Amino acid sequence: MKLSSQAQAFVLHFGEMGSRWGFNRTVGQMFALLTIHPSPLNAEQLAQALKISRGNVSMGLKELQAWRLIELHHQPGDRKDYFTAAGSIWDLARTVFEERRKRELDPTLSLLRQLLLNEPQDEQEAQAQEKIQEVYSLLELLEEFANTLSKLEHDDLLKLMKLGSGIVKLLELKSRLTGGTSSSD
Amino acid sequence: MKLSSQAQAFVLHFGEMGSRWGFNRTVGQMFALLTIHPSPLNAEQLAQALKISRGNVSMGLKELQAWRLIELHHQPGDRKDYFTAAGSIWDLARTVFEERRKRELDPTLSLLRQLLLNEPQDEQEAQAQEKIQEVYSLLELLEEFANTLSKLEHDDLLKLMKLGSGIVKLLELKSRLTGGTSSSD
DNA sequence: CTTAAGTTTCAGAAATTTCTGAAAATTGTA
DNA sequence: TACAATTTTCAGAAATTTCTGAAACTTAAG
Repeated sequence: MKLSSQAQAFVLHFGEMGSRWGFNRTVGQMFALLTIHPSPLNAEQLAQALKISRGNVSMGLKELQAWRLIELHHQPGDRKDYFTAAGSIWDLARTVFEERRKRELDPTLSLLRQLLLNEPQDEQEAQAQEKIQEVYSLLELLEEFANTLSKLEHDDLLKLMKLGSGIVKLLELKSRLTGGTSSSD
Repeated sequence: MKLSSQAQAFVLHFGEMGSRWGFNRTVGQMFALLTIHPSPLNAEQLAQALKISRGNVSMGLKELQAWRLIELHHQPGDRKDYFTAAGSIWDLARTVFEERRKRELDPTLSLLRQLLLNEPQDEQEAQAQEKIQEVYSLLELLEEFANTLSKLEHDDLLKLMKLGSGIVKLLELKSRLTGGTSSSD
């Protein structure tokens, strides 16, 4: 388990960025290592390569499994658990996207829904309620859009992402064909 | 500065979620409060409403300014600085989206670009390089797509987000008109 | 220049998160 | 069943982040 300086830099960077992506340094490093390494690795190898404790590796693997980012393999005649990144880079990105949507959007939507059930007691509360409603509508729309993107076939997603400013033309085309000139959906 | 229990819950929740959105608890709370409160607030009022120190408020305001999420106002005959959330809820969401793209994507793109300049020295490095290239291509595409979305007019963005599964039909329509049946852009 | 109102800074305290390592639990094999 | 290999747990240590509050700084006005 010697890492090339390439791999080293890649792994360390994912450790640094980890916190911005929702996990801690060592979890980020473990994920990066499992992603660039061509073959499955066991806990011992991860601990050794990243110079962290065995216990920490165990907790990190648990978290990566909760994110559904890694999968377990077994080598014949070896009782150790071996892990690889789960699927292609695209699969991984999709999974991170979905997990983050869940963690960043859902709890807020759920709270706001709750708050909107209350009847406002005075003018001030009515105004606050209005703002809350605005935030709620926006987040709900975001959530639905994120869902739509998640469900797209790889090909379609790729096409969409490559459209660039072509998107505007396509949207115009659509309203011309289906919706008159001005009204929205 | 008495908060209704509505407002209270809203503010506290944004504090909790803050860390998932890239800022700390008190910054999240300050942002939430400036968002639901109908009029501009000064540092003293924020400190008092959130029960945090004056110094902490000052640092929080600095950070919210760095995110371009709040703006400064002055009341005639009052030397204090007053703040409000910058723009509509949609403006705010757009800004958060852009800032996060910058912070979460750009540093990684920049590092990977760097790594791809090196000539691989052996088979193992060549393989790693390939993986890095895959990650890079994906993130670059993501970045461009995020850029496209950022630049869309509010109306167009809304239309796009409301399309739902209509997106697939639109993409089909497009290939039928411009690109034969299978080829991508 | 002086003063008072207001803001920012920053060293250290407090809170929170992450990490270690030894002990406990689990698992496969004989 | 016993046992050895492996994984998991978790209490406390270490590291990191956040927060406080007093001092330093800035600014407007007399």
